[in-house]
Amino acid sequence: MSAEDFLPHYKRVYEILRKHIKEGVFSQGDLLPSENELSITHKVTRPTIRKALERLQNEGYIKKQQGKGSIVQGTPKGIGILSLSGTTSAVGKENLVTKMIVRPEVRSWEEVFSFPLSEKEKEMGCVYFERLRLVNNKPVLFDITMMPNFYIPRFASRKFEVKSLFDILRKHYQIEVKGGEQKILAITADKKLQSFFNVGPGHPVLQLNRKLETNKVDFYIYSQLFCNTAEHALYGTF
Amino acid sequence: MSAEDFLPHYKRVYEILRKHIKEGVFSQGDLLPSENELSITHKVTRPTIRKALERLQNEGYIKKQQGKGSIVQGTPKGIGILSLSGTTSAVGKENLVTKMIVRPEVRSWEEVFSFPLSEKEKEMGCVYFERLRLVNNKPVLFDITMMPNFYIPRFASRKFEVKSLFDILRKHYQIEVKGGEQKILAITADKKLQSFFNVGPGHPVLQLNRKLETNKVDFYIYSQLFCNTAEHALYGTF
DNA sequence: AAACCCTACTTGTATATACAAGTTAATTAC
DNA sequence: GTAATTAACTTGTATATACAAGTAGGGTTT
Repeated sequence: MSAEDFLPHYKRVYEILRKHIKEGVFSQGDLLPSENELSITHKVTRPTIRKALERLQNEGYIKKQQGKGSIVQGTPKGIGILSLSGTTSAVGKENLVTKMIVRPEVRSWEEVFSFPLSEKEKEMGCVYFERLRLVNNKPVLFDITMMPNFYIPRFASRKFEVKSLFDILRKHYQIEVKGGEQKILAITADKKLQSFFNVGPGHPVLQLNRKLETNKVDFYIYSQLFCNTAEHALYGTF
Repeated sequence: MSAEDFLPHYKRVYEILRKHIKEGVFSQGDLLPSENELSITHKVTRPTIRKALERLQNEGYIKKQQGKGSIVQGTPKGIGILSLSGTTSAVGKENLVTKMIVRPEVRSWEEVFSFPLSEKEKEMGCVYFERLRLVNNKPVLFDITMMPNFYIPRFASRKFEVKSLFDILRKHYQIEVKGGEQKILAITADKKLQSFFNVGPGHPVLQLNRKLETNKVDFYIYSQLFCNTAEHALYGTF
């Protein structure tokens, strides 16, 4: 008996449709089955279907048009997720490599990129790690991540260079990013960044300090990113 | 007879509650009246109230807690809105001055910061303007905005140095930002930016190319911002 | 072939009702 | 005074039903 069997009906339908869109059962531009059809298929009432569709719409999977239907938009990037885009095209996954500079380890909290910590967070302990991303073997992005050592048993033993942090959190811990805040600056590379990015002094580097809010109470993800955007801009949706 | 009289019930209730929160009738940490109380007050049913509250929750005005109530979070920054934050505190409005470099004028579309334009957008014509923002009399942010010359009659005659572009769009044209995408880079100041920000060559400058989606079909706001973040980071939520 | 009309579909809005699950405050027992 | 229990509140989930408003497609008329 899977976890889905314990979900409220509207969440179960939402997850099924979301999965279908992610897996390409429905493609961008397609119309989902109508609310009446879904109601019959999933053996729930139309208001329950509408609640599921509303979630999909809010997250960017579909757009609803009165009188026409629910139009599939494809899989949205996901709120808060950043990617690298070239000056003309996006970077394919196959050209992106992740190196762990510091593997995930449990530490006590340090200063979190000038965001305040609550008492609850301070009590939880912290998972800390550093990553360097390379495009075509060229380092372009360095980031430090801290998040509470809570809700995420055995996180440090997972291998996730090839997987998105967010995918792992969602799949294994049912943790999803719901929003966040960020501070963005342009700085010049200090010695550490100069060595990471192989650039000279005075080279401009993008810095983002971010605090991501999730669906779990008191579980915020703090990260600080540095990006050499000479060849690839940082791209995000919101 | 105000426009609110022609809104669906749930939107009317949503607008009233949102206004109450913005105006401080409810403060951060307060509980809103219960769903049953609101149902009686506004003479609609509880599902209609719940639909209004769900919108407020989605936009960050409230957080709902089962068994407890709807907790006011205050007025969220608004999706897509950026502000300047000092290294230690946010910039008060009184220290921020806006200068129009180019007043809003109707032009034909130019290239919009490497975002593609649809045929519909091309047909609409474009409103274009440039602004420079100063903090404590120091220029820190320069931005170029283009949006369709549609839905916004007599926009160019409005004075909005002291008002937020988004506030004007919302109040006078019922246009709201719903989300968007952005490309972020760190560059060095070219001659134009050097003169705007009074900085030397090689000074790092933040650049953001943004495309904001609104509630109006085919109405996207394109903007390109340059920011000297030496003293003030750019701050946003999402 | 094009325009118009009508029907059947779609989503949008709303009411009514019921029960589940969480929180808080009042009451009772010790 | 404290702890436990209970009642009354809250939001969460769901069904059922009805009508409004928008879109698409087929048929008819010109």
